[in-house]
Amino acid sequence: MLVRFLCMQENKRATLIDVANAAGVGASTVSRYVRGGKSVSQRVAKRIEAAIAALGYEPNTLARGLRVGRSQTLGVLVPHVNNVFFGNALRTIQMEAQRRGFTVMLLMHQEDAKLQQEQLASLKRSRVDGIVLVPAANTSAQAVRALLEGTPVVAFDRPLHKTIDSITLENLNAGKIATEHLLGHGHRHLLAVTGDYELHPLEWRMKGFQRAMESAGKTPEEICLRDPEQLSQDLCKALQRGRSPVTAILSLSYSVTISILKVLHDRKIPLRSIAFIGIDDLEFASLLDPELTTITQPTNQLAQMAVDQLMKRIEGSEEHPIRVAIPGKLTVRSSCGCRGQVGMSRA
Amino acid sequence: MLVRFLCMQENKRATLIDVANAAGVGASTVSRYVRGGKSVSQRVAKRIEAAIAALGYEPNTLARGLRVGRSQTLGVLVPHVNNVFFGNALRTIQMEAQRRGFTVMLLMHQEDAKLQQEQLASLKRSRVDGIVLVPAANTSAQAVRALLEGTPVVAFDRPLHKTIDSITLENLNAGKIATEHLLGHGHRHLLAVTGDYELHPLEWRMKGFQRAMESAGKTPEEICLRDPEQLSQDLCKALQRGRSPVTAILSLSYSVTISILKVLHDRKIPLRSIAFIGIDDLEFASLLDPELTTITQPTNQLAQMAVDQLMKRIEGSEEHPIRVAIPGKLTVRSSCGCRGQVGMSRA
DNA sequence: CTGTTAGCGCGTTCAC
DNA sequence: GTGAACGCGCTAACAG
Repeated sequence: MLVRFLCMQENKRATLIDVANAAGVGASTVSRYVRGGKSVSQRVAKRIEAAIAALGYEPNTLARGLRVGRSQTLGVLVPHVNNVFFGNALRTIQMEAQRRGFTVMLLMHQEDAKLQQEQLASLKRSRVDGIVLVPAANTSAQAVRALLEGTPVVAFDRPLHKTIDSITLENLNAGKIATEHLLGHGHRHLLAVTGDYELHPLEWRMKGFQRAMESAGKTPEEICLRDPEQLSQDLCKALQRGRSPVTAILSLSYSVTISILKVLHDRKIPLRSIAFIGIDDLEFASLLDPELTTITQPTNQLAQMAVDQLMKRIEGSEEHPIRVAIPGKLTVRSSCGCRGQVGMSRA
Repeated sequence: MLVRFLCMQENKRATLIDVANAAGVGASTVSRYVRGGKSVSQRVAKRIEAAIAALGYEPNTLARGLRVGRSQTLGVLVPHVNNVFFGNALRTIQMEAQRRGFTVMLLMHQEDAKLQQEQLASLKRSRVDGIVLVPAANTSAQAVRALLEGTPVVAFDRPLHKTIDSITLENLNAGKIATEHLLGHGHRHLLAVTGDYELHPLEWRMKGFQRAMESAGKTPEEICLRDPEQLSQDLCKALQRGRSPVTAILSLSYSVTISILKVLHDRKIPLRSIAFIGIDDLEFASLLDPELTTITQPTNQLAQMAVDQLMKRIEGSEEHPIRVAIPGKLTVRSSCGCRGQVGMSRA
């Protein structure tokens, strides 16, 4: 009662000084105690503890941040959170950050480079200590570097620039192993479908496809998802042409897979009639018939490494920029043809 | 060059005072200018603008927050971001917040009430101006209220307490219209499947199911998803029993739907053999065969209202707590039996 | 319209 | 082991 009266007259939040007064000690003593139970006598500790509880004191992170020049906050800027990969990555990033005493400020740029710049500026104003960035399509690495001068950044999922740490999937390899797997099933005419945006991962996955095809002495075919209608036509043409139609499809990303499935569904082309592998896992991959074979990203590992590396930079490590690429895992289900006679009727 | 020398000796970030000096004006003038182009002469404005550009000045929101007692930050605490609903809601919340000059601090509690308390405390320490909370299962409303004393909160998706604003789906109604639709197709034995957690929305959706069934003079049957194995057995028993088996299923949530689909798939029970409606939309609802009929939430509207209401509270509105519930929309596809003879062979 | 100054809540010297 | 005082960058009062 008394303490409440002493400092809460205006119903304002209790401050460190309120606690100090209530406990009958100096401010810095409370400060030391709050930050880590070091160098405080037992008796005083008890009194401080009591005062904190009585006042409902919560340290003011803003004030601390201003004082020490560190907000203990990480900025996370992603295109969106509407797929398993980003969703899970976000979860891991947030938890890893929290484990280290950091909170996460989340922004999305919707694949829009201009909006991305604004979001980055916003993060700078918030004085985040570091940023996990999934660069938008058509990002100018130079513009980002200029804006972020002085703030540690790690590029996630998509590399950005030689001077910036990046943590990504081994994209070329992903394209390669998927293609090789399909080739292993005896298919001769494979089609790779890529997305609308010019994204580094898509390009390298495509390169993996091309190399694997060339190594096997086959001609790589590819189409690009511009609008759904176009995709629908292109796809049908490839699948239903008279001479040596395509019998196996490699989808280069999550959203492309969704689009392809939609086309097949709309056109009533049974998934069973072709071999299919998608890069990026889907939540419902094993709910389809046949179950979808995918290349799964080691999402948690990627996210963890991103946070790790970012922390190193925040601590001030001046080492050379790193460029980590982790291999994806071929998750074999049925759509590739491994179970049943998927797509082999015409192979 | 000169300005750089004047204030950037130590390569530290430019401050408002640096800008003031460089522009040859007072600090408060810069402050006024930065905050909104009010009351500054043209000449001075130009000089300030130049100085800001030359120094790469970015206002320090921590300092501003400390000074004005407002961080311009919203806390968002959700169970996770792994479904369309929360993902989309998050997007809208972030954009709406941004539109009003707020940034979003994102935390997840994984449906764990204890973790939730820690996260809330963390948000308080960050001095967020308001919180959008999706309360975890088994949340003690009292504990939350005690902790959040003084911080505006709006409960999202799940109500929390009479004294706290809530924005939710009209859950009872959702259960009712789904059930009535199924009944309208002539089904007599319906089964509602609910989730593991004791969640307000699930309970009311179930109530809607029960009432609709009773109004129709039918006996409601229900099972609860505890572990997948149990669900698998219960489901099969209901679907395959000799006397009057269940011919239509109502799933009460996103995760329940996923589980049911998995069971059906594993047991090779064709989705086509039963009528099905799921509350909550799925990204791949129209990729399944037959396409899934669902009750879709007006996600964006809900999110928008949540932010709106939160802003009102932040502005200081002392009005009575509101309890908004928006009706869901029955999105008719095929699995309910509206196209083709889904599930009616045994109805 | 503009400049000066006090202090938001905290951490960090430095004396004691 | 402890307390007093200064300043982090900014805004809100004032005075001019």
